[in-house]
Amino acid sequence: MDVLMTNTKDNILDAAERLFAERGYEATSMRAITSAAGVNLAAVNYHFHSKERLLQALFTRRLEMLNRKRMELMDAYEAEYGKRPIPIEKLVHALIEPMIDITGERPNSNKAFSVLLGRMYSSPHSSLDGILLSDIRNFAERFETAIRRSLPDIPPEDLYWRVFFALGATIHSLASSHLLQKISRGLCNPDDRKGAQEKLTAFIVAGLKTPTNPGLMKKRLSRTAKTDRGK
Amino acid sequence: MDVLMTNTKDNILDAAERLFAERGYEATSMRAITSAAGVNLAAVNYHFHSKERLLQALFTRRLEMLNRKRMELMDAYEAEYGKRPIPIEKLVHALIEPMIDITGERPNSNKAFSVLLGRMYSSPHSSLDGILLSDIRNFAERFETAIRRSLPDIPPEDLYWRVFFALGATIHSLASSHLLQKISRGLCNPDDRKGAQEKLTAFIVAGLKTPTNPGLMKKRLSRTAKTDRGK
DNA sequence: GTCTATATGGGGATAGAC
DNA sequence: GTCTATCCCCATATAGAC
Repeated sequence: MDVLMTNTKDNILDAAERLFAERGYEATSMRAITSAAGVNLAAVNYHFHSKERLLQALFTRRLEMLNRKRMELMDAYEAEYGKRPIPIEKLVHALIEPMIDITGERPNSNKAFSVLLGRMYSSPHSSLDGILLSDIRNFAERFETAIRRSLPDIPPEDLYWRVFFALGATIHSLASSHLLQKISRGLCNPDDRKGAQEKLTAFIVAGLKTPTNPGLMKKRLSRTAKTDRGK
Repeated sequence: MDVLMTNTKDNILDAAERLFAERGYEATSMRAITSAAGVNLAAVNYHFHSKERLLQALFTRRLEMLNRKRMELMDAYEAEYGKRPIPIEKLVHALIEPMIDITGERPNSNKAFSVLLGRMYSSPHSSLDGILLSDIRNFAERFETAIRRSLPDIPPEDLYWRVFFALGATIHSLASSHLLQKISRGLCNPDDRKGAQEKLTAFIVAGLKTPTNPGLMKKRLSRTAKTDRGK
């Protein structure tokens, strides 16, 4: 905790972030991390006590950045729109843009964490559930209030599901876009972050806005459901 | 390969499927698998040669079922609509329903594989990429042709991206719905498969259908983009 | 704070009896 | 086909010198 503290800790965090994203948590050894970070094997246990707490420290670091960026965007939008509903496009931007653009001190470390985030969301028994939930709680409540005001005709339960689907599409596009490139035979370029984000935003906005069908929707649901939303 | 063959192999596959889904591949030991399956430790290497090939065998088994179900649905829809475009709802159904409803010989084994599938899609360096891609290739080409005919105004690249987002939302809802239950404080019930599938379908259909904005879409894209879709 | 050396345990895989 | 016993390696974590 010195003011001129050596950056051993950060070196370890950066290396671990990259390797966990590439190989997964279990498949990455402490030796691989310390070797990549250029530090001694024992340094990890000295600074972080254990491998698991290294992972937690790593996530806490990024999730605080993520949360802060989201909050800043919400601040700006609420200042801009006051008591009027914030457009869905803006809300979606506050939700997903910070996930896509997590920039770190080191170049390209953001991509590593994006992939890692996708990995970790798919790991039910991880010790990170608590961290994922608690670090996001503040934003989640604020976002919930805002989106309910912007989409008053969508029932709250459906809103939760839809935001959940939106996050799934986002995480998947962060974590597995290499598959898209293969399956599209190169037509889609995952490295075009901005283009992908625009397409993703359009997809999500449409999904969030679509009117709900109150009753059974088994038969021919779309052709006739052209009732325009209020607002 | 006897006709009255012992079900040791299937016991191992079922146990491995469940444990891989719960704990992840790396974190699951051969000893845990054989113990859960009630077979001897050496049986895995005898029947599957290695842990990795056990995983591959497990995926091949399920993906063949998945592919077959998708193909059957496409058969039915193509027979029903002939040369006319198949409605998007139907195409989405053929895409996601088999992923949600992978039923196995044993009860609840389907849920395990759903989670595992979500896990594995997020693992870039997995030895499963080839299996995931090749087993799906036939369906993918057929689906691609069909959706282009049903959504002729969406550029092929955008279609790829949107189907990719749709799969992301689906996989995420399979793999991480436990988080949704927590964050919604019980309002959303992930065990209601049919309800979730309806909401997911509505979300995806809207996202697939939404018109593309050819130029820059930076400023105020939604309020004015009320141009009714063709079709 | 950083290093070397090592304790301690569990992992995948296999040999060889039955 | 199934079992026991074991090989051999690599993992995390720590003790203790510097």
